[in-house]
Amino acid sequence: MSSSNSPAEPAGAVDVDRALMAALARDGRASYTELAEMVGLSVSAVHQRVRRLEQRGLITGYRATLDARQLGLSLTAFVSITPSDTQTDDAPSLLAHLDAIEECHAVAGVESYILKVRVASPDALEVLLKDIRATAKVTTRTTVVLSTSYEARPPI
Amino acid sequence: MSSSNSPAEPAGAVDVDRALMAALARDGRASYTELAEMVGLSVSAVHQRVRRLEQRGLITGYRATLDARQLGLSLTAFVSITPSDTQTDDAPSLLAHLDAIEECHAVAGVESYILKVRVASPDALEVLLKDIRATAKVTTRTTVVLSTSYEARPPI
DNA sequence: TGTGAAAAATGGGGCGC
DNA sequence: GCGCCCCATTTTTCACA
Repeated sequence: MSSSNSPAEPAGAVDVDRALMAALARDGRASYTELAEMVGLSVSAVHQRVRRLEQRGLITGYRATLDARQLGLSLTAFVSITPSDTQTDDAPSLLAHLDAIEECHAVAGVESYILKVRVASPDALEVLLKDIRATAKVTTRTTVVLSTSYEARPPI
Repeated sequence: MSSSNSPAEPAGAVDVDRALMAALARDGRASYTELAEMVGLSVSAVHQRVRRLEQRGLITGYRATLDARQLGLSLTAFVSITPSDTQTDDAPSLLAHLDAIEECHAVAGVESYILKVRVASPDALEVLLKDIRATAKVTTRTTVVLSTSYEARPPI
């Protein structure tokens, strides 16, 4: 009836934990008092549950989200890269030092990796792309983001 | 010498604010006491600065980050979409209700939008893609993520 | 696990400089 | 804009059920 991996747990436990995670994903500074009211448990019960979620690695951390545009990083792009030097295929580690790269995924398809990058200007993008190609021995295909409707919506 | 937009500010102010933002981007629950020690100011000075960063919209919020895999969402993909019905071009709002879509960007290039989606399985991806195509009247091109080297690195 | 209460730390606001 | 004091709130831990 349920897809829980812990059949011994009380019926609503999973739902309570999901509610806590969803609430914290939207407001990482919600107080235990608020969370307790939300789920109808005592403050210490909520505290225990959240600590357990952190220890089990379901909650991996807490982040302040910053406005990239106001930080002067108004240009976002996706860069797909393909190795040109067939010897080396460790682009992620070669590129890790570039702060402009926010994400790096290995992907299936004609290209090997997709990067999400954030820079100040087209000029800065050009410099970054040259740096990427030279550092990782890759060819690049870049898709510039014009506007973002939503970003970083919580998975639950 | 500096690219600050507030020429009247003391020399190091921008750097202090950047340090605070960087610290909070990495640990959104860092206490003002910790932050104060880090930047060498008093707790209340730090408190003022962080409040101002929030009010100015440089810090847009705080989020708990969740382990999508442990939540059963182990398949990530990028979906590029192209309108097939040339009348309607409001895919973002038509698709906003789909929780599996984590990001939605309008992009330059042969396609119109790029979505980042997160689902439980290939089956779920197939269902989602059919839903996207039917809802937004678009064609889709999907790139499946095999592994993620890094994700959500702070911009500073 | 959950509850309740008590101790420790932090948050939030005002005042002088 | 910074530093310090005060008090409400929150976090954290404990014994008990």
